[in-house]
Amino acid sequence: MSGDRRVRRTRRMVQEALIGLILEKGYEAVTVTDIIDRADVGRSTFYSHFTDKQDVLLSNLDELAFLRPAPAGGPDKLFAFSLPTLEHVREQERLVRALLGRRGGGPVHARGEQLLADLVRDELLAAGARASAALDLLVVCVVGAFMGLLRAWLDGETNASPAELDGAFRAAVEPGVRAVLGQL
Amino acid sequence: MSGDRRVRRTRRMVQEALIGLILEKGYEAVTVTDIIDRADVGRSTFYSHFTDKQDVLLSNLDELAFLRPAPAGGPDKLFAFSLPTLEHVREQERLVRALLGRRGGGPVHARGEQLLADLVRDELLAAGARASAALDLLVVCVVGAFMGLLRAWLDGETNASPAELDGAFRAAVEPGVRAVLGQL
DNA sequence: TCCATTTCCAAACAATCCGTTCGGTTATGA
DNA sequence: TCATAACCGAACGGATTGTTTGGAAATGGA
Repeated sequence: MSGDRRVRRTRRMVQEALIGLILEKGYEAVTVTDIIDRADVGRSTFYSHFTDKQDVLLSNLDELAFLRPAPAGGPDKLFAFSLPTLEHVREQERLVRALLGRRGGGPVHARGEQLLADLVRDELLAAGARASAALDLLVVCVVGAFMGLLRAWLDGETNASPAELDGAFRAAVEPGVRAVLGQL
Repeated sequence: MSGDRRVRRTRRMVQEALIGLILEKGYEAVTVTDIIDRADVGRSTFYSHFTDKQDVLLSNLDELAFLRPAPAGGPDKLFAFSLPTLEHVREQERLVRALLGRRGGGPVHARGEQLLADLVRDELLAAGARASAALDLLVVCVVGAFMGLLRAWLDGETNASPAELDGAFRAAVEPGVRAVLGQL
């Protein structure tokens, strides 16, 4: 294992403390003093590892790697990412809720949208779409619909299962997307 | 006109100062000191009118009343709000960008989504849908798609016209929505 | 086991921002 | 004109931030 054990421990404690605090108070309300207090870490130690509160938040960003599964979808199987993503989210509920929920910070939310947008765009291109301004608008709509669904779920506005959410997502956008793809 | 002229003037100066600052630095980065400095208003005066930075932000919320036009749509004319809303936004670009853009504050963003969700929900109910959990999920998808489109526009990611945005929105979600409505 | 190195800690620090208070000045509308 | 209401400026205590310092403690290699 690379690095000092103390370093790993400190970083993990700080990250976990922030996640817990976000779930309790929301990202904006969390203060650095709160974090180091809960993590039981010295102030100077904190600033020797992170520059910011936001830096801690973004250091968790690797955990969103599940937004990068293999495209692996043919023209007939659209939105292959949807169900696996939703199921993976259910397992990592605590972390993802803190990062992508409404209580979470705007920065990560934007990042998640970007990852998802790239994913959807690649998938539509693989399905035969041509790069164009119209395609970009379509991607924005699809991502918006999915993220809306995801946030509603993370914030407890629905208790539907991943399969049901996947079904709702597909039912809402798949017909329109297929129709648009036919015109390209 | 009701109230003191000084009161109206002060409130207007403060609101306008905040909007300008949001467009420059983003809501989170704006400080109360920034606001009173630009508005040229005394500190105590500020706090005699508003409790918060957020209070100022939310005081502009009436300007989002355009998200409440007459439903007035039959089963054949779905999403009647879309084009009028987009056109109205173009006229109020500066204000709406500050309120609903990515640089804007989360609180107003959530409020805008709520207004839009009520609107879409009413429209779908008027189109013959029955209230259900499935309908709520559909509403979330539609609102997500529209808001995604709107934010992309406000943040300059596209320079499409309101008519084109309306077309992209309809193309993406209308087929799916009509299909779902048929099953209710 | 020993020990040089790295990490951690506690305390204190200036700087910034917040929200409130106070006495005095100025504008308003009757 | 004049009583009232709004404004101003200055100052405050408190909270938060990010940095610095010197010394204690843990770590991993020799």
